[in-house]
Amino acid sequence: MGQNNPDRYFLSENNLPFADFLHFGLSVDCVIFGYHSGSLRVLLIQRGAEPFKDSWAIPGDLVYPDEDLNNSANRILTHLTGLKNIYFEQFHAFGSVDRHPVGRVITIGYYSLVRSENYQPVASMWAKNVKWFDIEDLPKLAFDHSEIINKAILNLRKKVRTEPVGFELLPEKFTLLELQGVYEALLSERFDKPNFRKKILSMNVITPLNEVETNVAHRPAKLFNFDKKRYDELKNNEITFEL
Amino acid sequence: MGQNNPDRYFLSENNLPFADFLHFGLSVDCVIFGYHSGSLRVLLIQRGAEPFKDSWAIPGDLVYPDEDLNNSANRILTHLTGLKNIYFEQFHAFGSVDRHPVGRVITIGYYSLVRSENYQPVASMWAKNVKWFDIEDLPKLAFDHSEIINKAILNLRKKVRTEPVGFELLPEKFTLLELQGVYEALLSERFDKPNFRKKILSMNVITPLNEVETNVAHRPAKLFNFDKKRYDELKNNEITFEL
DNA sequence: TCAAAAGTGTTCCGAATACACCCATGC
DNA sequence: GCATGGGTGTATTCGGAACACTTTTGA
Repeated sequence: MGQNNPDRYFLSENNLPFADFLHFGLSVDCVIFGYHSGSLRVLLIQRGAEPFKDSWAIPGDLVYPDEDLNNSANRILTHLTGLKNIYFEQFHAFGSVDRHPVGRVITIGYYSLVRSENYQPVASMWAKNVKWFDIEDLPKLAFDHSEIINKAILNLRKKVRTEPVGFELLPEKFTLLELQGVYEALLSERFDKPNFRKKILSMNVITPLNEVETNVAHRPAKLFNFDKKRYDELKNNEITFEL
Repeated sequence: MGQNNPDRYFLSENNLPFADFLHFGLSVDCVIFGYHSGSLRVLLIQRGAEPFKDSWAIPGDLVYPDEDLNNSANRILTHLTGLKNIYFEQFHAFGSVDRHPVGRVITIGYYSLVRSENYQPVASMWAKNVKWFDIEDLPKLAFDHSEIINKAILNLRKKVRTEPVGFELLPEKFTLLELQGVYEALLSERFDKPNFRKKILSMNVITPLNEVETNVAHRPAKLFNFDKKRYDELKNNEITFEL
């Protein structure tokens, strides 16, 4: 790098030396979705430092110089939740000139789906507070984070219609009505129970277990799990997952 | 900015001053799609400078410090094609540590759809050569541009099933069989002519004109155009465009 | 025995499919 | 007239929507 005049490495027609373009900050922000009793939630942190001190924000961090974007997202998620193998996906880059008060910082937006029962998010040195918020009832957010969440929700809603990501929000073993609840929350749409059941089962990607719910004041529901192997087989045969 | 120790503006737990993170380059790359007689094409440039001199690449440029991402994409497209109001859309950020030989450069990928009859792309100072390539027959590409194109194609294929973007690849006035050709090329799938016709017309977003083809050695086809206003109305009533 | 949710079956309707067929033009 | 693609109609099949009904548990 440096001043060896490598301008026009790109299309650029002004003759700035290459190093003069290395003025951008880069961060990754993660919209973490969870599901709890009928509604979709987002995990937010309360910032412990300026700018936007005390504001609620989605968790994120600057990308390290030797770190790929996905690694960065994974690091943030693991750090915050302590969980490994979380489902996450990049969905959009946000780069408005004035989106960050301190300098030109581009952020790469990821969304992530977690089984929210699995852990308790905890506050730490960089966040005074960590809390789940219903997506229908979000506080005012730092930076352009409202925009980021809105875009994440739109992307997730599209995703969920073509790929079986709903399972990521449930425990390993779940009932069909729980699954229906997840889809209803994701799509803000009600489904007919018998029809939802038939449709899901006809896709052949969830398998019944020899187990049922316990301690419920009604007929206990059979438990199922998602058969990822089977799904991958079907996908290769060009079968789609539409809801 | 500078050395006023504004670390932990983000989650970062190492105590680097903020300015030390401003080490990233940022570029925008545009995958420009066109359609010609049954096949989908991509517009590539042949690089006139190192690195990857003489290699084929997708057009792109470094983002200016005071320029939003979409503006940057628009600038590149207008510059290259001379056309205004081109359809384009951001689809993915590429940021592997080693994707650029000169430094850490993140690129934001856009794809764009153009009516390829409208203009002749021309070579210029930054590109020795500009040429359309069939997507089934691409040359070896600079940087990670093959990966970028592949991802663009996947994204476009998803998009085209839920939003009426196929029209962007055709002239204002088109025949139904031309439209069918576009969709067949986009989805690499054959459609039944009468059924395609019925389905498209039942969506009420294309309107017949009082014009027909001329100088064809068969019954001349009626011309249609896309009714964007009508589409927006329908979209607000939550009607989807599925093919 | 009653409430509550699990789970099944059946009917109806509309949309997608598969095809057969006719029409207009240039040569 | 005939080749070529434009354009229409219909019978069949399949999947989704609506909804009535039975089953199993705890209290």
